Amino acid sequence: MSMDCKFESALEIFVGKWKPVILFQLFTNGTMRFSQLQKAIPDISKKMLTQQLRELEYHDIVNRKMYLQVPPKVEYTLTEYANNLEPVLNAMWEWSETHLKHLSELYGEERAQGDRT
Amino acid sequence: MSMDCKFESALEIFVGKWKPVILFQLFTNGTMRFSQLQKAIPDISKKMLTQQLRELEYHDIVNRKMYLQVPPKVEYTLTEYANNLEPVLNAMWEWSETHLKHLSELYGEERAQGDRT
DNA sequence: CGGCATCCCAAAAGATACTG
DNA sequence: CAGTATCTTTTGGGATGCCG
Repeated sequence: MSMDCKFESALEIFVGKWKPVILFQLFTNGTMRFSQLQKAIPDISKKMLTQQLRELEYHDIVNRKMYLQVPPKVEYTLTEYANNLEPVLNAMWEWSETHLKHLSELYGEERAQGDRT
Repeated sequence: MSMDCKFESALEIFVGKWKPVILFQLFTNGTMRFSQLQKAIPDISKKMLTQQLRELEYHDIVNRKMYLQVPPKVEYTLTEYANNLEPVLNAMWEWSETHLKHLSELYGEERAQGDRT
């Protein structure tokens, strides 16, 4: 097993289109309900959100707490193990800020905000 | 455009199955030829490697230098702008180390090295 | 050597409808 | 509210062959 493979398989746990965004939300807001996450991430479908949360849960990154009541209520929190991911998420956040400025410089400030076309 | 969307679109530039691994290689080794990258990342196909490199090039993360000679020689390097990604890659690397230890603790040291089954 | 073009299959993900 | 189930579409990515 090569070094890259280990690196890659460790990344699989949280990279992808949605996981960083979900994790970022949970890091920022702490405990969140399913519907809260949906609102916070409008472009994700219910199916995807469920699926991604299940995978994160499987890998001991998020905790799922279900209240047996009507209507149902499910809360998601980060596990203690997820704290190890905080530096990555922070670095990603910094990068996204930097990248946005980069785009502004390339295409002009006003475009970067309105984002037409 | 929501905050998440900006975050997400910034991530799109380098997350995915292969980009972090490619970037990690370039950060570690500096300038690399196409065939060097192929050797370093055995599981990637020529097609994928080309494709991922083109996308990284498009986003000003890697630089492609082509020598007009026979046989051809193409060298890839990171751009200056790519330095902004270094903290992310480092954090990812740290995480992968941490995660590997985590697995060792769960399943035992010897298994984590030999990795049978 | 470092690609690109084409074909093809499998996996991912969207849409919609239904449920405890 | 927080999901499943099903179906369909889109995408990812492997295999092969050709080319400058």
